[in-house]
Amino acid sequence: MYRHLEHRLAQRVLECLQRRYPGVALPGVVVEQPPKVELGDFAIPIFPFAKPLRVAPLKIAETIRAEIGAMEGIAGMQVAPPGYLNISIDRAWMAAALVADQKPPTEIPPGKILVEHSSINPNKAAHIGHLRNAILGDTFVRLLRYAGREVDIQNYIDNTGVQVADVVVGFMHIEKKSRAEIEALTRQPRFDYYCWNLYARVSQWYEADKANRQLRLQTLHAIEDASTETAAVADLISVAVLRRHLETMDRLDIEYDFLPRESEILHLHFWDAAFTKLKEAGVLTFESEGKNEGCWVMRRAGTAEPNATTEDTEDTEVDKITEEDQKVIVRSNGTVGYVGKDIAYHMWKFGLLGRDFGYRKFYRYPNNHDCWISTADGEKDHPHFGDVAENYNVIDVRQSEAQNTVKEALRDLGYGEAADHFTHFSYGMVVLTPRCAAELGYNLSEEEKTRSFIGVSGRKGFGVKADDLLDQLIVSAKKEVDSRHPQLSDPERLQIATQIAIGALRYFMLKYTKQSVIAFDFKEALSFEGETGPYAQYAVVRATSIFRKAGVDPETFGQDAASQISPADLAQAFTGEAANEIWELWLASSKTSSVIEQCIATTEPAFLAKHVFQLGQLFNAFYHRHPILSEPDERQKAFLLATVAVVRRELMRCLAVMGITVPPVM
RNA sequence: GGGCGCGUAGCUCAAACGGAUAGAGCAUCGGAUUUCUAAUCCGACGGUUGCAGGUUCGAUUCCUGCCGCGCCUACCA
Repeated sequence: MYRHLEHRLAQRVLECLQRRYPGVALPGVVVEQPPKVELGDFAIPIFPFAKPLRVAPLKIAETIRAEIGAMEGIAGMQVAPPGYLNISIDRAWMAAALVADQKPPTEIPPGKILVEHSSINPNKAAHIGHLRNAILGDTFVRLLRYAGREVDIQNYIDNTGVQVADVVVGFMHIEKKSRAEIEALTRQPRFDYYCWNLYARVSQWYEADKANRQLRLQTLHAIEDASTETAAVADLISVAVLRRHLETMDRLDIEYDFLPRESEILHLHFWDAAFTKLKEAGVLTFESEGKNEGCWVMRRAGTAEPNATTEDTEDTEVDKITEEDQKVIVRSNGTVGYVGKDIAYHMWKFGLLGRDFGYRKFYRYPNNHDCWISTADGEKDHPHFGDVAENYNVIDVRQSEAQNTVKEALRDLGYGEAADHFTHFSYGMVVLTPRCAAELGYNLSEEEKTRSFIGVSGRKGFGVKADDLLDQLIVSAKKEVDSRHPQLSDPERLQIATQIAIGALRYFMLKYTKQSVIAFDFKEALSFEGETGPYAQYAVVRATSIFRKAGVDPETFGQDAASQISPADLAQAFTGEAANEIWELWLASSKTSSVIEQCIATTEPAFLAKHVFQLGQLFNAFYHRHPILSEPDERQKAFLLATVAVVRRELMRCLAVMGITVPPVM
C-alpha cells in the first residue's frame, strides 16, 4: 500500500506542476522519507524544479500544496525550508488497509525470467564463495516471484572443463584408480570432500613436475569425446559431485529447475548454429596475421570503437580491431573457447538459436519438485525451458568483461532486445581474514601476512567448505537451544537450531551490498546477536509468544481485528505525540512491497536485509515499552495486538523472501 | 600500459536516483528483568567520508588529478 501511495503521489505532483507550468521540461519527482516521523511520511525535495521553472523552491512547494487537491490516503502536506514538501499519510486509513492486508492490484510484465546461479565447477566441495552466489541468486528468485514474475532457475554445469579434468587426472594417474573403484568412492558420503583434497594434491603434483601438466591437456581432450573411458570417468565424478552440491544447497532451501551442461552444448552442436550466425552478421572476424593469426575474434566489451561517434552510413569497411582489443572466440586449431559457448548458450536462453537440449529428470527434492538435467537424448515429456524474456546471471565480478562480451555479441547479432534484458548480476568475492586463515591452520607466506585478506583458493584446497560452515553453525545454535529449552526433545531442538543456523548464514550473506568484498570471519558469521538473522527471527518468536499467551491465533487475527477495531479507534490510537513511535512501526511494516520493488530494480537484496533489521529493531523497542497482555484498556489492548500481528506478518514475509523461516521458540 | 571497482568511527559495514544533524552492528564503558523469553532494550564513547581541486543553492554521492588496495586484461574456464 505504501508503494502504491508513493507512486501515486509522485505522479500527482508531476501532473500538478505540468498543469501549473505547461510546456516546461521537468526532472523526475523523487520521493524520500523525512529524517524524522514528526515531519511527515514522505518528503519531496523541490530544489530540482527551481531552475527549469525559474521560481523559488519554497514558492513551488507552496503552489503544489495549495493546488494538488485531495488524495485518498494523504492527510496533509507541509512546506519545509529550505525547499521540501513534506507529506503525511492518513494513518487510520493506512492502518486499516494493513490490518486487512489489502494489496492494490499491480501490473506484472509479461514473459518468463531466467535466473542462472551457483554454477559451481563439479570437481570439489562447494565453499563460502559459492554460498554467497547461491544465496544471492536464490533470494533474487524469491524477490521476483514475490513480485508475481514467473522464474526458471538454472545452474550451469561446466562438466568438460579443466577443473574436472584435473580431478580426473588425480584419480586416474596419481591414485591410479580403476573406474569401478572410483564408482565405489562416489557412493561414499561427502565424496565432494574427497575431491576437494585430491584437487589440491593434483595442483601440487603439477607444480612438482611441469611434465605432469601434459596429462591435463590429454585428459581435457579425451573428456570432450564422449566415447572414451576418460569421459566416462569424468561423467561419473562430475555427476556425483553435482549431486552433492544439490544436497548442500537443499540444506539451505535452494532448489533448481534445470541443469544445462557444457557436454550437451558440445555434443548437440550449439556452437555450430551460433558460429554461422556470428559469421553472417560480421560479429566475428578472421585474423590472417599477427599474434591471433588463424583465429576468429571479436571486439572485447568495453574497448572503444574507432568511429562510434561519427555515423557514416556508407563506411562498411570492417573496423580493424587492435590485437589488444581482440577476444579470441575460435582458436586457430578450430576449437571454440568458453565465451563462444556462452554466446551460443545465451542465444538458446532467449530462443534465438533454433536448437534445444534433451532433458531428463535428475534430482527430486523432498517436496517432490523435480530438477531436470540436459542430455543428448531426453525424455519425451518435459517442461519447456529457455525462450525467456529476461535473463539474470549471478556471477562474480571477475567475469564482468566476459559477460559484457556475450551481451555485446547478442546486440551485434541484431538482438538488441535480448541484450537489453541480459543482466550480469555481479557481486564481490568472499575472502578470508588473516585471522580466519590462521584458524584454519593455513601457513601464511611472508607476503600474505602483510595483506589485509587472503583469497579462497580451490587449487590450494584453501577455504571454508559450505557443509562445514553449516555444520558448525548448527552445533553452535544447538548449544544455545539446549540450554534454553531443555524440556524439548532432541529432534525438536535440532530442528530449531537448524532454522537458526540457516537464518544466520543467509542473513550474513545478504546484509552486505553485493559489490562489497566480504572479509569472512568465523566470529561474525557465527554471531547470533545484533544485525543477524536470529535477531529478526527472535522478534517474530516474541510476537508469536504474545499471541500464544493471549490464546489468540495470530494468523486469523487479521480478519477479526478488521471487524473489531473501528477506524475511529485507529484514528484515536494514532493521535498525540506519543503515537508517533507506534506509527513508525506501522509505517515500516507497510513498506514490504516498496522495498522488494527497489531490490529488484537495483538487483540489490541487501536493502531487504536492512529493512528486516530496522523493522526488528522498531519492534523490539516497542516490545519493551508496551506490556500488552497486562494492558487494562481492552480497546488499547486490541490495537497493540493488531500492531504485533501486522509486524509479525510482514517480518515473516520479508524473511521468507530471504529464504529464512522462523522457529516456534528460540 | 589499458579497463573496471573500492577507500566512511578501533573493527565489519549502511547512507539507490546529489538533499534536512553521515547512520547501524561488533568491541569498550555504564545501566535495565516481581511483567508477553535478556539471542532483548536504554545510555556513553567513537568521524577532516584517502588527499587536492572543480561543478552548485547543496557533494560520502557527480567531474579532474594524485595516493593506496583489489580484480580483469590467456588460442584457461
